[in-house]
Amino acid sequence: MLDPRLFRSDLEQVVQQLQRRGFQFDAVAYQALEDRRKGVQVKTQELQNERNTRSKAIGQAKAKGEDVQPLLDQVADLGDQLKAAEAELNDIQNQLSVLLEGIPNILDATVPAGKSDADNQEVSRWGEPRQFTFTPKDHVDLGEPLGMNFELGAKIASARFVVLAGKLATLQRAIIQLMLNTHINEHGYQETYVPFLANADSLRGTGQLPKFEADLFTVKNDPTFYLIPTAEVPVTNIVRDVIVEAKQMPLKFVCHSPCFRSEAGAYGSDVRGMIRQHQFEKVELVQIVTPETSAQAHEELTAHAETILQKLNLPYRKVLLCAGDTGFSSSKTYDLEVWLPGQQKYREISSCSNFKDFQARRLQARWRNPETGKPELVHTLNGSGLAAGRTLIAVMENYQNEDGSITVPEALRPYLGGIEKIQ
RNA sequence: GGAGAGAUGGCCGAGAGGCCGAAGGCGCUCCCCUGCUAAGGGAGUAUGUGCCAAAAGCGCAUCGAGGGUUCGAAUCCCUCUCUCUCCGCCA
Repeated sequence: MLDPRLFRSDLEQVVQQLQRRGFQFDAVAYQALEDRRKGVQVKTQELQNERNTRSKAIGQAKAKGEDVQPLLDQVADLGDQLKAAEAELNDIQNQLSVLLEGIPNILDATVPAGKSDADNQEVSRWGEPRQFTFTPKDHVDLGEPLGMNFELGAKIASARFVVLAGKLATLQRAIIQLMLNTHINEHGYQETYVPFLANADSLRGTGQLPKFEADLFTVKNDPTFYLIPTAEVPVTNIVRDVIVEAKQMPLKFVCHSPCFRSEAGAYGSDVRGMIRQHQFEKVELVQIVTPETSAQAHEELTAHAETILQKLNLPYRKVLLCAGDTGFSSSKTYDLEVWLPGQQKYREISSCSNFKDFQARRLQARWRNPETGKPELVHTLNGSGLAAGRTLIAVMENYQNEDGSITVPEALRPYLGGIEKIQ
């Protein structure tokens, strides 16, 4: 959520900034609603003040043993007026918050213009795509003989689910272990274990609700639960309604979790294989930082994710998302795209975002600034470090041999009992 | 799942319709005194939000959440959530 005060003080600027995303903000309708809000709120508060004052007078008169009937007569119709004003104000504020919750974050000044992923800006490349002496297979063809079974996934649940058996399942677990250990031991993150179902308040806090409910799986329950689409949701909500002491900052959490996405609107895309599943494993990095350090933290967090790709010796590129491709809650996002020989393409394997105070305002996540002594909104960041399912694919495709076996990357061997090859 | 108890500021805890945004204690911050490892005295110490460019100021809201009764609710009523104790079930 954006700062409502920003809308009041600099509406024109906000409209322009949102336009960079292609988001048309109806400033006229907003202004009309805001004008009503101001009028009704002031009136309501005046009525409340009057009620409080008069009630106090009644109490004092009664204590002195005076006749309070005349005073009671004076406030006879105050209650109804107040009730009506409060109801109207409540209605207006609901409308306003619906409006505000549907508005995306303001983009960072460094985000390039553009409409789609075609306009994203490549920042750097690391590693050289391997030259194969044979035609490389994709992970589906490689995986099926090794225990990757999509029919079973469909039987047990539906399309877009998979069953991994044997060494492939172990390989994915090894990948997760490497990621966790690296981020904990080398990058200073604290490991967390969290609920994989979250309530509506939590989803609202990180920005998935109310706008993106269709992307979530819901659990029939009262109240409704949602399967987490990413560990970002439960982990970032650790600081919801919290005032963090300055000496505890920055908070750095790493969390392995399954992620569940309905992939509504993704029909027909990436239907083959494990690229786009309803359930996948991910290791997520979350940082809660002070505002002036968030840009720096964003670079660092992205580098932490890159470390994993480097340890696995997987070629990748780092891309700065353009205005039109940057997610709703983010002000700036780097994607890491890994080289997939089976597709002859770089594909997203990590997305690292600086949300600045956008999530923090929804979450009321704050820190106490020692300079002012006041609670101020924190900045939140997160990034995949990395998506484990896609990392599995990348390892399989990049490390495949002509006979269909897969060489285990050096960095993973300690987690696989030292074996060098999966076949 | 059943029965009972509870939820008040950073923490403990009083509060039982008006004098309560809330006693007292602890903690913390600042000042004073004292001087030797500890003590004494004083002041301050919630959050959100409206009017305002901002500050100041003046309001409004908040005692788990939501609703109700009342001129007036931390206090009375209803619903829900969470915590604790006991029983049952269970990885």
